[in-house]
Parts: sequence; structure tokens; C-alpha cells
Amino acid sequence: MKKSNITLKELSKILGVSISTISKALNDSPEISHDTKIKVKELAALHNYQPNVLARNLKSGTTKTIAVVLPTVKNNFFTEVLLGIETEIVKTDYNIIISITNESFEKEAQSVNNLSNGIVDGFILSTSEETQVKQNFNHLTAAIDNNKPIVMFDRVIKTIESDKVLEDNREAVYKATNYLLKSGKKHIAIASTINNITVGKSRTAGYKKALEEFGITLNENDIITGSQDSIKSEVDHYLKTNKPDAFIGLDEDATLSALKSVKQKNYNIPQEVAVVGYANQNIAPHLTPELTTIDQNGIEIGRTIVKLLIDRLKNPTKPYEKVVLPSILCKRLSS
Amino acid sequence: MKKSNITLKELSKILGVSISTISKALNDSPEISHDTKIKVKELAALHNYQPNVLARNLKSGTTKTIAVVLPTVKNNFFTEVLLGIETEIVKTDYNIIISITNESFEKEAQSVNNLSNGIVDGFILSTSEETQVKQNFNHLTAAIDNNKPIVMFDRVIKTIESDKVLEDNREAVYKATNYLLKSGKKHIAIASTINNITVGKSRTAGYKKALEEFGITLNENDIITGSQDSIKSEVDHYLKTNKPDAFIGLDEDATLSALKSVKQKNYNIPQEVAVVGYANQNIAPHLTPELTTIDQNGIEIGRTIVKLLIDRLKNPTKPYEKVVLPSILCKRLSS
DNA sequence: TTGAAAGCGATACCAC
DNA sequence: GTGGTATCGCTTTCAA
Repeated sequence: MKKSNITLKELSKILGVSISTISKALNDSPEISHDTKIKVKELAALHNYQPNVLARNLKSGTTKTIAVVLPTVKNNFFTEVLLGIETEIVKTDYNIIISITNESFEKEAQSVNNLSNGIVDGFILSTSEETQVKQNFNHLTAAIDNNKPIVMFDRVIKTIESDKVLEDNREAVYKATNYLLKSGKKHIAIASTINNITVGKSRTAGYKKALEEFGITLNENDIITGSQDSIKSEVDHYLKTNKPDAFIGLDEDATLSALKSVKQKNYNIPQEVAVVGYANQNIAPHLTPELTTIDQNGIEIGRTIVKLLIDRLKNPTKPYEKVVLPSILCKRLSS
Repeated sequence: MKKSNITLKELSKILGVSISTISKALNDSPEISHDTKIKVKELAALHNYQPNVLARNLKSGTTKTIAVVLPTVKNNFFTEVLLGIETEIVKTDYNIIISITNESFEKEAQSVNNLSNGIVDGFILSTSEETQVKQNFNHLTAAIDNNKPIVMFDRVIKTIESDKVLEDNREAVYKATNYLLKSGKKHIAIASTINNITVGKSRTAGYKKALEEFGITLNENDIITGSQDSIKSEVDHYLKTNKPDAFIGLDEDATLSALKSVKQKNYNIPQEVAVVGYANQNIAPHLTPELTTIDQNGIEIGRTIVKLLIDRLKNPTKPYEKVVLPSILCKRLSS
């Protein structure tokens, strides 16, 4: 008994007027008499007429929707950015649809290619890990060539010409390291599960820079890397033969693992070993001790992204912008 | 200098053959000669031809994409379900697009209405809090009437006829309460920020059922409710004049707040006060003490949802199903 | 004030 | 083997 949405054609048949009249009446065209407008609108309401979005978009060549392509939502940074995007997008007449790539190049390319051929007007995108490793960006350049501007954020591609929004990763970790050094710490280890992507490398660079400025020679041993699954045991292993007086986690997994390992060693935090790192602001206060974190300010990033993209859509030829937003060191009890 | 995607028409003009020939050649129709196929395909590749998805979908009346409408992604349950959905959807020829309602009725209705008119073939949906409060489901019935089946999960609407996937909330909290009672606890308090939605009420019901079976008279005071912002102070307030020997958190916010309050009181966990509750599996092991949680098994829920929806799409007239999946009590050190 | 017709881009039936 | 034409549902220009 199901019937698909009623169309203009069917309405026109019922009312015995032309399709154009129906269309104009529903769109409140001044060409149409008050009376027929009423009649048409009543009929449309009665049948719960909803215009076919596909047809309308095909005709107009614009969709007023933006795709947000994210590597994962199991990472609070990206959900924060999403929140920022949403709070800003509601102020516009655009909609968003979200696509999760699960760090897969394949899915990213497929999503972008698919969505760029009619479905959306533009993209907000942070590349998947695999894309960064593969260094294959054809889908991105194709979308841009196809008039679908991209605003890249966080995991951006240097060589792609587009608007970009970044956190200052290097500076943030530099500041964190500096803060620990100034507080008297001398032997700082870092843990990371993201050392193969640019963001992770920048963060490590900040660490190195701070050490250097303090005249401390870098010991590569103090840079502990691993996967999400292995990082905990890597840190454990490290702690068997090393006793740093501070840890910096370069991502949430690494931070939580470091915190746990240090606690399991029964080291006093922060007196014996301080712990600082990237982690969700919702979780940090619930940890013991409350964790000093580096907050990337995802909401602000999201809002900035939307503004850039809307501007770009309005004015496709303006010069590309690169906005760098500062991360914030939130001092709590673990340092 | 930007040009939009090249179309069949333009290709046909360049090659001097008809549009139909181009179309057929690209679709490997047996009607077309090998030679022209080669020529057409080369030209298409050269110009990076991509078919317009809108046009194709408009013609075919199907889109092979499914909308996933979620209240929030700042809740690990939903991101887990999303993960489950994705692992299952990749096995099909469907795509998903995600829409976040932010617990707003307005956004939910808008998304569903917009997407159901051409963009997607069906929905996976968990209603927003506001929708449950308002009890306005016109957008849902409209979508269903419009041949866009919905699989509802978690926050489902009883009166809507559709496939449904649920966790057994009542049973899960019943089991958790029972487990605490059997371990010798006698005065169990619960904390909840979701007491105004059905899920929360079911969980509370499980608590009550267990108490009753144990012959313990319910004290309404022991049911602490609040918003995400207020729940912590509500629990603090409660603990000023009450000393339960166990806490159950009915959602992550409530659970973490209860844990924190109990810790701040310097009660020994779990000897003096046990703490059990809904919380993300990634966080629970990092808390002190490691938290005993109720795991909703979001991944399995996600996979089940997809299977149901794909079946429904293939066979729109089959009877509606309601699948209830069990939650799992993960015992750790806080109980 | 209303209607006919072209067109958005792709597909498919039917001639030739 | 190839091309013309109708069609999906809607908007819009131009005629009447």
C-alpha cells in the first residue's frame, strides 16, 4: 500500500492545472493568483507534498550541503570539531552530511568521489592515516578541479591548494615541554601512537625544540612509539630500565597508557613523575590524578572551518587561507 | 579556470557520436563495438569523466545510500554503534551518510524530511531527547509512508511500526543491582542524567525490580537525577546526608560523577562503596579503581541494524522485527 | 494569470 | 552498432 511521494505532475493532474502553475504557486511566485495559490497549497498539504531534492538540486546545480569527511569518531578531537562545525553551520542555510573513513584511503577516496558529483557543494576534510602514508591525493585534486572546494583541517596536505585550519602542534608540545622543564623536570619521555602522521611529527618536533633550547641532549630512547594496541607495553618496557621524571603523551591513547604505566609503577604523580598529554577534556578531570592536558580547542577549529568554507563558496576565487589556532595547556594535578 | 565535471553530452560532442552511444560504451553495453568503446573510454578517462550521481539517482529512483541519524557523537555508545554499522555496511553495496541531531527535534525532523526525498533509500535512527519529550513523530511516519524504511535503535518509539534493535536496559541494570546485592551490598544508590528518556526509565526499572526481589524497600531518595551539568553536585549533595554502600551510574556522565564524588569523600572503593555503571570501555580501565561497567555491545547492535535494514530494503513487505541484545557486565576493580 | 516547453545529466527503449 | 527520444521531478523562460 506504500506510495512514494506525490509529485508536481500528479498534483497538476488532480487540480487540472499545469505543472508550472503548481510549481510557481508553491514557490509563492507573484505570477500566480491568490486563489490558485491557496488551492494548490491546500492540496499539497493534504498530500504531504515534499519536493524531490534530487531533481531540484540537479536543476539548480547546487545542493546547499557540505560533506564532512573524518578519519574516525573514536577520537574526541574530531567529535569536538564536529560540534564546532554544527554550531556554526546552523547559522547558515547549509546542511552537513558526515562520512567516516575509518582511516582508510579507499573509503576516503570513494566518499569524496561519490559526494563530489552532485551531492555536495564542498568539503570539510581531515585525511585518513592511510592517505597520508600512501601520499595519493587524486581524489582531493579531482574534487577541487570539479569546483567542490575543500577546507582541510588537522591532517592537512601541504601540496594541496585549499583553505586550511591547523592547530599549532609543534608550539603546543614545545610549550608543554618547556613548562615541565621550567618546573624542574630534567628527564622527559614522550609517548606517541601517531608518529607516522604529520601531526605526530610536529608534536615531536616541539619536544625536541624545547629540549634543545634548554641545552638537554635528546635521547631517542625517550621517544616511545607504538600502535594503539602496543603503546602500553612499549611504555611498560621503557619503564623497566628508565626512570624519567615526566611524561608527555602525544595523543590520547599514548597519554592514558603512560599515565597507567606510571601509576602501576607506584610512582608519585607529579612529584616523582609528572604526566601531561593530549586527552579529552571530559575525561581528564575524572582521572587520578586529574590530568594536565593539551586542549586543541576543537570547537573553535570547527567554527573557523565553516566560516572559511562558506566564504569560499560565496567567493570561489579568493586567495587560499591557512589559519593556525593555538592549543591550550590546561594545568591540573598531574604536573 | 575551474570547470565542472564533464558530461556525456560534452563527450559526445567531442567525439561526434550520440549521447546514447557514449553512455552505452561507458556501461560496457554489448550493443557497442569494441573500437568505439575503447575510444569513448579513453576520452572519458582523459577528461576524468565522473557520472553525475544526482542525475543517475533521479533516473533510477534508488540511491544505495542509507542515512544514519544520531542524537550525538559525544557518547561512546553511539560511536560504537557507528563502528558496527560501518563494519557491516562495507560488505554491502550501500553507502552511509551520517547526520547528527544534537538532541534537537528540529534538526532531526529537518534531516529526515530532507534526506527522505531522494537522497537516501532508508534510515537508521535513534531519536533525539527532544523528540522523545515532544512525542512528535510526524517526520518518522512520513518517511516510512514515503517508502523509506527506518531501523530504530536504542531510543526507539514504541508506536512507530518499524524494525527495532534494543539493548535490554532493564535486564542489564537488574543484573548489575543483583550482583551488588549478592556481593553483600545493602544500600544501593543510582545516579542518572537520562531519567526523562525511555532508556533511562527502563534502567531504573531494573534497579527497582532487583531491590524488590531482594525484599528491600525502595527509597526514592536513593535515585539521584540531574542534568549533565548538575549531576555531580546532586551526588555530592546526596552524599552529605547519605552513606550508601554502592552506586550504579545509569549513563556515563552519572557514572563518572558518582565515582568522583565517592573518591572525594575518601571512601574505600569497593569495600566501603562499590561503583558500577555505564561507561566507555576505553576509559573504564584507565580510571582508579578500574571501573566495573555495563557494556551495551554497541558494535553488535550496529551490525544487527544493518542486516535488518538491508533485508527490509530487499523485501519491504516482510513483518517488522524487534531484536533485543543483551548488555554485558564487565567486572573490574570498583565492585 | 496561466501554460508550454526547454533543460539539468543519465538511462533505456525502440528504430534504423 | 548507432542514434533519437522519452523520462526521472523540478524550475524557469517565453508565449499566450
